[in-house]
Amino acid sequence: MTTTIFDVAKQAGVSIGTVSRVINNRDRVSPETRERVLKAIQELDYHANALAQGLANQQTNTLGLVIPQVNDPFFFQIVRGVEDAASTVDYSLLIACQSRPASEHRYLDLFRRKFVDAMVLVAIDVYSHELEQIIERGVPIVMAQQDLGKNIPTFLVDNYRGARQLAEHLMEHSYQRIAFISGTHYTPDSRERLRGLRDVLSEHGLELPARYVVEGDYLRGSGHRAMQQLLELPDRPEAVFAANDQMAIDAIMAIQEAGLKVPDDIAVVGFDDIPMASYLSPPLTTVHQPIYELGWHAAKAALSLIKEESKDNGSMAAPHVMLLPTSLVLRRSCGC
Amino acid sequence: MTTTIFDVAKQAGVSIGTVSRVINNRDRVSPETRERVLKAIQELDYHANALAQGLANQQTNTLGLVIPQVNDPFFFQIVRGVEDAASTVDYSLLIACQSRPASEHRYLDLFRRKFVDAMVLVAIDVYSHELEQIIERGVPIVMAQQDLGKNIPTFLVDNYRGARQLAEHLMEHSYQRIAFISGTHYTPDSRERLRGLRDVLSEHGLELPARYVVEGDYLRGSGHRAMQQLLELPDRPEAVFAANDQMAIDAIMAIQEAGLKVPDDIAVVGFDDIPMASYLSPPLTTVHQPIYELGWHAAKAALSLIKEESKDNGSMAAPHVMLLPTSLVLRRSCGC
DNA sequence: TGGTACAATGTAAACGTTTTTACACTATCC
DNA sequence: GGATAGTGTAAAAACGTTTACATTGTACCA
Repeated sequence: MTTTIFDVAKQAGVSIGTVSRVINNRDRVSPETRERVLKAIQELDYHANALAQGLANQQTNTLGLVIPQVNDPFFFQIVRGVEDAASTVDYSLLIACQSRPASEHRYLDLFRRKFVDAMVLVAIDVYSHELEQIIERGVPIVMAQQDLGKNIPTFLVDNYRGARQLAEHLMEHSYQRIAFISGTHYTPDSRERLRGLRDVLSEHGLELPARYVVEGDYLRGSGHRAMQQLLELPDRPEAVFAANDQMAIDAIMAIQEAGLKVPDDIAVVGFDDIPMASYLSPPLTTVHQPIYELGWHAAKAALSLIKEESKDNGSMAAPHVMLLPTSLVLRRSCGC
Repeated sequence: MTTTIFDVAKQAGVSIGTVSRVINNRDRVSPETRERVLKAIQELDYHANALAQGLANQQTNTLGLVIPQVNDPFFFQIVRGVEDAASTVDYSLLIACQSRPASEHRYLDLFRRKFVDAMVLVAIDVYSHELEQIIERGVPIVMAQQDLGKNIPTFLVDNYRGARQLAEHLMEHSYQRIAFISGTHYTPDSRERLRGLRDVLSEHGLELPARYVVEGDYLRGSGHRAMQQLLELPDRPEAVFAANDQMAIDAIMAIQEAGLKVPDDIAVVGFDDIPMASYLSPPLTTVHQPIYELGWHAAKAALSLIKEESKDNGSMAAPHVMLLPTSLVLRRSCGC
């Protein structure tokens, strides 16, 4: 049996109410009593039962975090960011992996039953009825890495500006024929990156013909196939913008296998800045995504929404999509 | 106000005791009543409050997991393994990052206060008084990736056998002069890997002279320095075994910068099988660590200890250190 | 027909907090 | 010297479950 507030009260010769007041610095307690209670707490090595506190307070000081079950080192960074933010205000983290697609049911039920004070959902692509219920019940929700277009605070990496930065840099190298290896076509990330490239090109009076846009799937292998396709073109591109580093790496391999040189014959750039990028030969020019920061800010936002919620603030219009800035990482594969 | 067991009871026209019995399949309940209760639960969209359940049951169906704050993709794999294992028995995960060294206090207090049913500690290197208290209180603890030498179930990757496998393979290539780039010298991992190499060498009548063992620190950069040192030797090694992939990569770069070829002039092998390893030129031969499995088994063990605990089992001696097998990943850097 | 056995359900006491309410005691004022 | 205000503390009512125990109802048997 663990020691409870009753034990402390008995030891200090006061009532449990007083002990509680001392612990939470609530009402006035005389210095002598406070002293006695603190001494008892120390002697008995008392630690308040968080379950009971949660029950009484209707607040658990716990943040729910959902991450996709994908094996992507990115997500670990997000977890770190979220955890760091949470721990600054003594919040803890309840984590659920989205094991199968469409298993939202499982973690939403979990979070509801365990009464997390707020939730951070990473890369969730469905807006379920359950989610709506939870929002209505007043539990703050923040999304990251995926925009559902709902009225939910959402933190995203600014793919469009990131792509523009990179494209602008390619312009500085004066490349004319630039190709794009896309991710799966329906993903917003890939589309935004393509849009960034396209806009910059057209601002420079260049265009992006359809044969220069090849669809990949973000995964290993697809960049290789896409690049082979590009190499077969009569007017093969001078530079290739891959929608992620993985495919950029593939592309470089395909180019080198074809007996050509990167960046001398064809420049290649990627997106993500995965650890591997700096080790390639040539090292890959890419766009760094602020993943840790994404987690940090999403968590901070969720936590501040908890406070506002309990203050029952008037609902002033607040920004609902926040784009985090990327940064350009210049290495050698672009021709630098 | 969320719906409680009272609401369900009223709606179904029964007492809360009966509702609880239906939910938990406890005692006998007549089919008709059960039906009515289930209907009420569905109509009201009732979800039991896990805090209250935890308080009443003295059990939270929650597993505490501590991971180091290091930015290592490895740890995400462990988290996945643990989460998968936990979710098979409907356990959820409370995660704490070890933000600063010596912050055990924080997460142990957290887990104690939130009453996790068991804990998995990853790469924890101190055995604190608090930890001992928790163990005494009967909360099962399992460790992973670090052996404290205490009487605690511990899951490790079998560094010794992994190193031996790799060393045996180098023997097949008939290398005679083999060097070792160690990690920080006091880490058991590095020592075990060195021991594996040394043992295999001596079994083949070879020795490992002191000048062939250079200390690194596992981090980027140190392998480069170590390799330069080795290259300056009058009888430079034919093969280099780096204590991790990161340093192996460094070593390859140093060799190539010196105008030599891998594996023709010097073979290089690593340990870890990080994603990057397969992308190097030449692709790195290394030892794959079963990280996901490590998390999975550690969690399974912790969960089964919970059950035994509640059964109040007699304490029969059980294995306390479990070594998970590595696997050799042959690529080209070893000369294959 | 009265007693027993048993199945089905209701009741109330835990579980360990917080918080509201009430009360006792001082000090202060006319 | 009694009303008044201000402190410090105790007591009790939440919070939402589970579960041991009590109660009811029914069937069976002597």
